[in-house]
Amino acid sequence: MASSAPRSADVARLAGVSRKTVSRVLNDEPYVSDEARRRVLAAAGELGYRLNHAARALASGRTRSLGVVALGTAGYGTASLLVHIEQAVRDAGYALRVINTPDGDPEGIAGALAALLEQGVDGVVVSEPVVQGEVPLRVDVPVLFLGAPPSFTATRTLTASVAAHELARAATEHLLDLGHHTVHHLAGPRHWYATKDRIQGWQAALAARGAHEPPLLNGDWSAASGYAAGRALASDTSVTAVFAAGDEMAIGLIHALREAGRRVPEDISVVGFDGNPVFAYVSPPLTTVRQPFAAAAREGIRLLVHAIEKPDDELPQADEPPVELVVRGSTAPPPSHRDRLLPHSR
Amino acid sequence: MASSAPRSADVARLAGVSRKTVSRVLNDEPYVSDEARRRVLAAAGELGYRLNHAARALASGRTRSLGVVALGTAGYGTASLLVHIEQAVRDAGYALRVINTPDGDPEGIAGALAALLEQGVDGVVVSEPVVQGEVPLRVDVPVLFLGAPPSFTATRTLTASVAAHELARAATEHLLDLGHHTVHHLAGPRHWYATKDRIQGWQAALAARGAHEPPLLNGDWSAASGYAAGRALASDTSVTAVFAAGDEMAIGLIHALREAGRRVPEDISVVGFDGNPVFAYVSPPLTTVRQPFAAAAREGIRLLVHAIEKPDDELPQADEPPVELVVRGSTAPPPSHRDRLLPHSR
DNA sequence: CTGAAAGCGCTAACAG
DNA sequence: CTGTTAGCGCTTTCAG
Repeated sequence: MASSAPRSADVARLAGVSRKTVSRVLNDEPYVSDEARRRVLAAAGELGYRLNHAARALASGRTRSLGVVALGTAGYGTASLLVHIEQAVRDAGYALRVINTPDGDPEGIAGALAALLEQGVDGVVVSEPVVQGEVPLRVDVPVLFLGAPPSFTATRTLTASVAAHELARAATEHLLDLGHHTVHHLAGPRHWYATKDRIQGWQAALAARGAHEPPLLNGDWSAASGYAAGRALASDTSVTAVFAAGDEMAIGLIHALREAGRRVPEDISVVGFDGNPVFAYVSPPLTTVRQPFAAAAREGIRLLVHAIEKPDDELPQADEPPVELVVRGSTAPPPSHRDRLLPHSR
Repeated sequence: MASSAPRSADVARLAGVSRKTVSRVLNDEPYVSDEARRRVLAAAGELGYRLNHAARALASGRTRSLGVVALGTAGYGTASLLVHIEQAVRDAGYALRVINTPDGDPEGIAGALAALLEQGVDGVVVSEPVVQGEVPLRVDVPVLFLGAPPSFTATRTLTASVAAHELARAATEHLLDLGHHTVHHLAGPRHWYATKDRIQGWQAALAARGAHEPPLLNGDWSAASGYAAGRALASDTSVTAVFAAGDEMAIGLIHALREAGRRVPEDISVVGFDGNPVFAYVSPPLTTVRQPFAAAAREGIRLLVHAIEKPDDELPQADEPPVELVVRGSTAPPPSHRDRLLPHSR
């Protein structure tokens, strides 16, 4: 009949030590005899003692929690990122608080940050930042932006790369290497940093080869928006290659193109972005670039935890995440290029 | 130069009231004059006051946080559920703590629960429960199981339906209605409750029509596992209809079938499970059943919050989530059935 | 409707 | 290596 949850005083009594010694053991502090440590651990186990995080936070001023401002979509990209962030946070010995912000709400992320700060977190990661003006907000903990320049004034703002620029560039170059004269780009919503990065990577690849930069196509990450873009594009036979900023948009795009009678990859090549493994099993299997979600989350959290625990140290060097192009069946040389290899070509 | 964060005493001083009155205003308690309320709010705003949740939790014994034990996969189903849980939790005025448990770890969910309890939560939701023995664990807060019978001994264990049984049944009946003599089932990992529910719904539909129950096919939710099952199945021409327990498995299955020269839906019909909208844009567009993630999360959180805030009340009635079949292009009548309608048939 | 006093369970600082 | 003394910032009594 447990009357109520055991407290550190109960553990101390049973172990025959002071409360402070219990505290030391529980926090892995030095200067505790092995004997005392052993007795405390045994007593805690016996009582089923569970430390009260609220009391610890109040007394120490540190919560051992991290907050993440995420995106509230079930898309493969955002979901993957969240999963890997959670794992990295847990591995670092922190608890995780999550708040989603619906896309398109410019005030959203500021509000989410404020809520997280009030709930009590030692640091925050903004998972998929959108573009917005400087938000006036007193933020006294380090904030990590995954894949975007900082737009808040915080004690310490950090940024970890998600390699979007390099990946977009690799995707575009793959198409150029195949012989396409230029590559169209189906972009995401303009106010996302993820969109900007990909556009810039695409532009850089085009510029490096002296290729003409065609007008941008616009989507919203959904397959439906890719489909719409595809319908608009299908009649333009000069288009031979498209780099879509997301796998799902690529899938919608291909569907529209084929409905309109254009073959993929024979007439038009399409490359996606993200690396969702399911799209290896559609026709044609989607060529894409794999986002380094795990590496980005791990590196980012490492930076954040460092900034929290050793605020005066130099920040450690962040490893650049790997760039991985996954070539499958949705890309091929352009028709003109192929004709040259056939017998009936002039 | 803010020396340090303002406290409720600072607000009280500025508003010319006691700390208790500030507390009353912040907690929406009655018996505060409108005048006092207004002054407190103004003072809080002016100072940029942020309530300290740790102190509140320590003093009140309530954290206003809910914990969720989730699954750590980026699949559409689990990700959707998490997104909707987060929203429901936020709408209910609670903060959310998340811990993922890698699939297949039987101790995982017990450990996650213990960690959540230590971090401080007023209730827990176990999002995608797996089958396991009774876990001995002192859990003194209500626990909600989404789509599974309770397997922990908690003060109060709740269950909210995700309608998996009904959806599986609807998927199977759709195939039977089309004229298929029986329906094969590609199931998920056996230790998931989600797998069990779907199997039972499928069996119920078969039994109700007196259809023969073929042996189960096994997958692990991934498209790759669906592909493997499809290769094994392709040579058996007696198979005309398959209900897959997940959209991605269905996609892999269809891919293997087509590679082996079997047409979908002409030779074999396939229905998926989940309702990921992207699969409306593949060939053939996938017939599937839509899981009521939003409704299940909303109802479940409502139950959980009720159990926390009014522990002595009767639990409110849970609405049954809707059953939605999405018929697209991957299902059709079986070959035998179709022949009967053609001119050259006898 | 309002306030004063007394902790919630832990860690910080300091002294042994 | 160990213990003592004070709080952390809020909410809870219970009196006005």
